[in-house]
Amino acid sequence: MTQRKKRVTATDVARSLGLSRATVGYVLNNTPGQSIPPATRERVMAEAARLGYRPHRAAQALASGRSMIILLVLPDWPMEHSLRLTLETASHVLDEAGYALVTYTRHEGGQARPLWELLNPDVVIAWTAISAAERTSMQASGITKILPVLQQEQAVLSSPTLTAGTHLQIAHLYEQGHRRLAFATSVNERFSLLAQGRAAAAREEADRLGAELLDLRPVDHRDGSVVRAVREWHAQGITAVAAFNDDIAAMTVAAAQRAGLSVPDDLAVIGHDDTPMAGMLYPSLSSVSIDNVGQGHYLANQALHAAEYRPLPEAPPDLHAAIVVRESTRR
Amino acid sequence: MTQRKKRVTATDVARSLGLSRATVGYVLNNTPGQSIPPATRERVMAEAARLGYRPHRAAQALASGRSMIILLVLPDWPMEHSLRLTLETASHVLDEAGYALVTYTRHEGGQARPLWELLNPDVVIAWTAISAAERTSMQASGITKILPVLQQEQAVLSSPTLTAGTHLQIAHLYEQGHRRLAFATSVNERFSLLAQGRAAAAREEADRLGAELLDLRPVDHRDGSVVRAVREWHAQGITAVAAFNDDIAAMTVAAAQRAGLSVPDDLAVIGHDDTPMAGMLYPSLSSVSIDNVGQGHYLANQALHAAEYRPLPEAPPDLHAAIVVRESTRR
DNA sequence: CAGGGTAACTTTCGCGCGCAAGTACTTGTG
DNA sequence: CACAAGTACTTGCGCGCGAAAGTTACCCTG
Repeated sequence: MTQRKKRVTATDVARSLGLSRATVGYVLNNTPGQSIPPATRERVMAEAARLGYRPHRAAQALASGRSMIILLVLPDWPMEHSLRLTLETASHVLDEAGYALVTYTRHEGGQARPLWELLNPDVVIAWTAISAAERTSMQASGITKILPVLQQEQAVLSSPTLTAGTHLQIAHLYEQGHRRLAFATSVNERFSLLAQGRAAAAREEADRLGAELLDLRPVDHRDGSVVRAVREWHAQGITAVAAFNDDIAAMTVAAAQRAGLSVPDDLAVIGHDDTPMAGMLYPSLSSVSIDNVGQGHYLANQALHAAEYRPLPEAPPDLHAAIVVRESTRR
Repeated sequence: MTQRKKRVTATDVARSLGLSRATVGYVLNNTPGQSIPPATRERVMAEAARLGYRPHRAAQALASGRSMIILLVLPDWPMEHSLRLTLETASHVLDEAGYALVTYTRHEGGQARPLWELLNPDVVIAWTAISAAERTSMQASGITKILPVLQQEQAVLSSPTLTAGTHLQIAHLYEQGHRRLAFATSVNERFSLLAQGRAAAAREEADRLGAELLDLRPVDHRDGSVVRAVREWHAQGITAVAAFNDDIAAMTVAAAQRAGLSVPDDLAVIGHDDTPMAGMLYPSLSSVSIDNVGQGHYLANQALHAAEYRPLPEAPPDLHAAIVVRESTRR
């Protein structure tokens, strides 16, 4: 009502105090190398608070050349559950360092202009690899700090972050006595790269343990391919299935039930990501839970390292992927 | 390698062309009221492209006073599936108008500083109501355009956008011949407001139709309350349950199975949101699908209206909530 | 009591851009 | 041929801030 929509600037604070803008700036920024008596310092702080001063981010960004924005590029995967806590953690850590974490999900259709052009982030950090075109676009927008530095999709997809859980799945099924296994992935194209990485990991782990990974295929409920798959697996003597994620696992369990098989007795099934749904079903779904908080910290620290050369934590994140045993694999 | 990390500015383009910066600016911004010959216009465009000129958003924001950022504040609900397409659509529409859509999810812990302070968005648009504290904080950050304008939670929560589907659920169960109904909600505190709104809608619809909504309670699988609920419902002669969302519905179906009941014969269950999971289960889950594209357009147009006084589309969105009938309610 | 040193400031510049207000030159008109 | 009305530009200010470089006034030292 009373207050006009004029924004309070540092100049206002200075004028109201009879000081220069520079002094106010030094106080507000805690600029090192300045000798400002505590009394003045406090007067400035108090007056800034009284007037409700807020630094103008756009002006700061222009003057300092840094936007304090970190852009996280996410793949076009539905991954809300496994990501929620990670993002919360990361954005909290970054926030404390003064950075804003903005997420950007690529879509197949694509934006006319990607978010990095519009936001001028200091750092772009990608969950998976960045295509050459994207990298070029980012560089053209003046972004020099782009993570991960890895160019090859392969390198990223075989990274422990994304495949550790798959190893655990296979190991768990093996421990439960299963020797003839299958791996079920998604028909969703969006997942294809990740699915390949996990399938490879499954094969690797099975080989290592001396189990047989006899089949590996995408399944879907709409075309009946899950039910078919389940029948064939059963016929082949396969007794356990590791799934790409909890959705696929749930689908597989449902298909087994439709085919008159019992889970886990005729077919054991394990999912991945430990979504809330896993515990809700009947039979409840064994799964792999990921250390989302750890991931979040790791992500944030990577970003801070790139943004301002903070030391990167020595140890790569111990991601504590862990098996959650529920009914679908319990003997 | 060759190129320094210097950013190309409009001044560079002007100098390289022997023109003034203003002329270049007029061309690049298509500023009306200027008479610039097509030849010059093209020279400028060509040179800008050649040098790889990108406007510096922070400088633009400072000079124009507008950031071209629209911030969408989301509630702390897991709602990825029902939201994904909405967001894609909205951000696409906004993108074409030159705006960037950034989403911000509030967390219980909360950021030290909310995103609107850091981004200076032109418009903040909230999925649900904004608390007085949030509104104050936004206004202090110099944001004047805040949507929705409604202050009361109630008004928002009883809005058709959020409750239309619930009406459909009850109507569908009624049509299938069910007269004794229950409504199952989530124990998740995050949902409480929305759950209340939907529960009220369920009651209203049941009253309207002359059905009995005999019970209405939060259920959970971890404390055994779903199984208990299912048993009690069956004992009371309740034959159908409308659930707050697909998760709750899936949980209810599983509990019924555990209790030895058959779905839908002993108990029909319908979910809400039509998540991908709904079709995957056994029995597959009837649900309510929402017109996400329509919602996205509506959201975007609301934002554009606030941002630059574009006409608001006359008709409020006809949200095409629709029942998807699957096995869990099929007679 | 000149000189240097320092605390406590202020003046000033530049970030890149939008845009209001010029200016010089051309063309049309009575 | 004078003069208004364009055309095709340019000059220059201001957005709010960070921060380098400058300016006092004061105190201490020898």
